[in-house]
Amino acid sequence: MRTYMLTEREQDTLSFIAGYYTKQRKAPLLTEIAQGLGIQSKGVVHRYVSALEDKGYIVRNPKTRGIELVDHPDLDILPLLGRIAAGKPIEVIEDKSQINFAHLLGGANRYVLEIKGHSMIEEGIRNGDLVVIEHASTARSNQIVVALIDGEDATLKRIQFPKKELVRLVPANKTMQAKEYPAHRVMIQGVLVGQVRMYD
Amino acid sequence: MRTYMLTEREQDTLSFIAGYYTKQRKAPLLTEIAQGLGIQSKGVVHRYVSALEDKGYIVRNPKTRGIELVDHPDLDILPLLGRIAAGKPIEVIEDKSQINFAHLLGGANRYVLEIKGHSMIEEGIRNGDLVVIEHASTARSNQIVVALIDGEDATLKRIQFPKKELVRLVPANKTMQAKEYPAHRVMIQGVLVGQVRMYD
DNA sequence: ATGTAGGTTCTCTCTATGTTCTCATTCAAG
DNA sequence: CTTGAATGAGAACATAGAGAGAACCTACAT
Repeated sequence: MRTYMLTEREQDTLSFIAGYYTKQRKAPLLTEIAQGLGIQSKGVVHRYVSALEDKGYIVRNPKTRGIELVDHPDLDILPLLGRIAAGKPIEVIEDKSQINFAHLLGGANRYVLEIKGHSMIEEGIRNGDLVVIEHASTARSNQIVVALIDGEDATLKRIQFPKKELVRLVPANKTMQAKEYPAHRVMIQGVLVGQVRMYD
Repeated sequence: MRTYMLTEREQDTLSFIAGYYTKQRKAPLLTEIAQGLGIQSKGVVHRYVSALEDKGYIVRNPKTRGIELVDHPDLDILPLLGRIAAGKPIEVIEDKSQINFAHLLGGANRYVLEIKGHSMIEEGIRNGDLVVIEHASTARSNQIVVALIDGEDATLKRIQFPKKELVRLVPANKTMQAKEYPAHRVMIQGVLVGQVRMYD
């Protein structure tokens, strides 16, 4: 069904092109792709590039460095280029890592909640952020969980177990207090596994 | 009447394929299925896979990794259940939205950087977070950008244009100072469009 | 006009993977 | 006991994926 499926080496080729493009600000030559992928023959690379064009991931102009990336619904991998720190050059990561966020965050027992309010602000979780929750009824101490208190109030807090049969829920906001409850009043609904924020 | 009942091993095979899909985001090889089920012969696996196809649980392309689950529940998509706020029940969102983070964050001219350090801590961007950058050479005031100063130091900062030909880069950390530069010394490399954090 | 760089089009090859068989073993139903 | 279904091993074959490299085309600089 999905004719847009890429073979392994086609994927590699696409990743290399994307990485090269973001780093060098221009499209690579066939021979550069070949070198990047460890292929000797530019004819082989040409075949991959043609396949990517057929499948709609790139378009080509009939000239050197004529490859252009196209937004494609199945283009879901991003190159992980490096690490960035204040005042230092970007530290380039050697192995051509790729990131697929759907893969990273997805899963059968997970769902997404949108954060309202500022109770976790000091954890870097802000109003409007999306958090990925994995269904769970138990948690380890210091995990951040969705907890239901007395079957009514759901809240996202860091959880601790100071004593047997006692649960402490800790917000990450100086203006708010941690609260403790008998264990039977607190039901864990899920555990925080990821967080996503979009910027305009 | 054709039976859609699965034998035990057919069931095992289907489970393995589904599980493999969830984890690897691609179809398994026959030999991988064989290994997963403790079977020596890929011919046997082929028989199970063919049975699953006959019974309508999968379809196959005549290619390697050509198995596709029929009920194609795109595993990349997570349900957006609602909003959560401190001390209030989860506010259920009516139009049960679905989120595909790869599509939300992906794009042809984007790449990922890993954050080192704490210069954006007050924006909720922390050490170890992944940020998605869209390639750009200009930015609007107050956007967060990857900026290169004097062609050397790359840094992630909020950008402002206090005066013509003047650029101010503002960290989000009280212990650090905003700095101003003549516009020609600052090259914008990209604009922050997303941020992702993983929790254990 | 000639050389060079880069892109295009071929054919040939090798291997991993998928397909199609036959045969063997076990077990439950009749 | 016989039968048939479910399961497994493995041989033999077919084909897709992948790579090498030759030959050719085109643009362009000298």
